[in-house]
Amino acid sequence: MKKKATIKDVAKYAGVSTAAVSYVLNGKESRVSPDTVKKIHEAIHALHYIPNYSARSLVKNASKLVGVIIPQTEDNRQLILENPFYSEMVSNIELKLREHGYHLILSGVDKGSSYLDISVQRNLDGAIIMGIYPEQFYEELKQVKIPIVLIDSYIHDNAFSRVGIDDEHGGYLAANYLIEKGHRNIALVTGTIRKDGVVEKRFLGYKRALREANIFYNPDYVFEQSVSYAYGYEAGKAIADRCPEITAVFATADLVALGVIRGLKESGKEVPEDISVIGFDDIFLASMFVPQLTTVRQHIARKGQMAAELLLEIMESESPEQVTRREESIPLTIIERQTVKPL
Amino acid sequence: MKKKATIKDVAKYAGVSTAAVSYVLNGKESRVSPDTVKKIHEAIHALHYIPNYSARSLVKNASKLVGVIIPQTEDNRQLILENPFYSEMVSNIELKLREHGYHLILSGVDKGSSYLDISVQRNLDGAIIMGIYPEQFYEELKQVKIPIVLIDSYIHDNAFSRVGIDDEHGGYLAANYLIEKGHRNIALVTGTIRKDGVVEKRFLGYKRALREANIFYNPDYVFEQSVSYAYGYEAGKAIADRCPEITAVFATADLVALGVIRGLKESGKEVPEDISVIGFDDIFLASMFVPQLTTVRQHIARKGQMAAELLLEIMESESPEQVTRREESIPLTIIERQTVKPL
DNA sequence: TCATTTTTGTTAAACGTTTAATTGAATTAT
DNA sequence: ATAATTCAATTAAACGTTTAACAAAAATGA
Repeated sequence: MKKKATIKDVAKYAGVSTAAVSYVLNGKESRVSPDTVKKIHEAIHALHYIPNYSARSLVKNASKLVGVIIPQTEDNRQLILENPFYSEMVSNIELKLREHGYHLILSGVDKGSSYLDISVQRNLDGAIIMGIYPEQFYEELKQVKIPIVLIDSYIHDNAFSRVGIDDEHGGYLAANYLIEKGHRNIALVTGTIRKDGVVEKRFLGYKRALREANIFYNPDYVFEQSVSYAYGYEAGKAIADRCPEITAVFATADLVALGVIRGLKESGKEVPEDISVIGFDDIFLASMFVPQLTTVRQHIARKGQMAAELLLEIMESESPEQVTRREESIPLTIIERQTVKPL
Repeated sequence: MKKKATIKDVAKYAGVSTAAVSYVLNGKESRVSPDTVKKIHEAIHALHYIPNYSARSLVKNASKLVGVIIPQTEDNRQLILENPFYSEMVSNIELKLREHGYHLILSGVDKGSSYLDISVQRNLDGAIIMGIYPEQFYEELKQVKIPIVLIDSYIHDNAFSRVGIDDEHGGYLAANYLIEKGHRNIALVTGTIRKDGVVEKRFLGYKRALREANIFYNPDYVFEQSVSYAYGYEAGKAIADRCPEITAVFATADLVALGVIRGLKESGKEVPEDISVIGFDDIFLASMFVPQLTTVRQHIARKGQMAAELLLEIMESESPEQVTRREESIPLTIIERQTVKPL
């Protein structure tokens, strides 16, 4: 079995030193005469030479590898890409990174092993971290000193760049929309409310909208557990069965909203006839669904692209340690569709 | 800024040679006295030492890295995870691989750069390839001599293991189901029919079902372009607008089926009242949708898991070159829901 | 007791790159 | 004609591991 060609093979074939080969490989062709450059290119081609990134990574201390981290729920069993929201972001991130010669390591993160491991093991050049994690996680993250872009978190730390949206505003928008349509008993269905997480902010926005409308905030109306279709379904049934006075629900993710609608329906409540629902995200499902989901749109693809761009910018700057952390915010709009009925 | 601890630091701290450290790191503790093992563990812990996989990869010629390759459509712009079918498989693959200490590089594959590149550059231990590619792609693939599992392709080659389903049977099942319900003018909406691809087989099954029922196969009834919601939508409109005699459509992917339904609806045809639709895959959307999609179910999660397991088995066997290629097939069932109406 | 085997440890080469330092030749300047 | 500079190429160390080969000490067997 033929072994893979190494830089030495190329050097020998071309009749030059490995250094020469390395120079042309790294675009420092000025170090080498045009003649030799040509010979080397021929050799590379003839031997089907492809550089070994592990070796390169060792000496350059740069791997051209980026980690993309997606949270997993408590039980550690939720599929990392269950929510199409993540799929869309990851797809866009992968595309952009690939265009710039980076590869992407996709990983969920489980409670046991720290994120640190993968980052150090693989000598990542950077990472994009989605969602929110225990505080200690970020402490570790800081230790590794690589460019990091946080998506959807409110961890303010000079060590991290962030891209996100104004979630408080989004929560406000959603709740306020329902209120304007005449609803007053508005449930909130959401994932666990964690400090510095998007859900917390949306929750705050929801409460502000209520307050401004002089609606008493009722803690019994918040259903807080996990961002999943299954939980939405559960909550939907609970609402239909136990809270007949509720006329509208705000789900902090479309995926959850769809579950809610299903749960409601199964307990005999039609949307929007009997009860209104508004979601958040505007995943592409939202418009496919029947009834089409009214929701707060964020530009998901753009979010992924921006995260990738931001990371690239830092990674490729001269001294990544010193580039000022940036924070990008994507605009938000209410998309009126079919799941909210004026009261 | 503190540098990362290396094995040398650990060795020095523990007062032993790097070899000793390496032995305990690699589970060869029998090479080392219990006393020293303890000292080394303490040193590792004290210094927060984490091994560098690039270096390890270099000498062991094994990277603990697996490539997961997803096809991109012609235009090279389709999101690799647009189809939740892929998301679900990838999620399951990632989980299983992570449990076994592997990391996953997720990549679309564009026309320009060959798959070979990433595989050699990164010294992948194995790869899972989804879907179907130009013939030359597989030739390259064979050159790299790493364990490969093909998902959803009919490339018969001793170099590859495969997991898939009986797509011809699936196509037959779907078409036959419609026929049994009394339909005779049945459209097929599908991605490009490529040799050795799943779509080709499903198409064959579709034709067999027609033949057995003595229905004339009409090429005008096959709408063949791409596996996307957008194309389904397009085809749905075309069918409604230009082929009023069609009473049922078989879409070879749920994602496409949902697009079809939407297109139909927008051209004034209701499903299933005016026209029936059956899909393929049973993505989780299928049951969430209204009307709930009748479809041919394959166990997607299981498919991902099996691919991962198969790959692990080969990668971890003594001599991967010699392990007999295996082919796994996942069973298929029709899931009757709400989008098919008897005629 | 001494030869043998086992245990525990170390040394150093190897993996495939990059790159600073060096060298010698060719060119330019004086 | 010679000194100074530029150009083109090479050498060799370094990156962080693993592991074969070796060595010394301890345990075992006769």
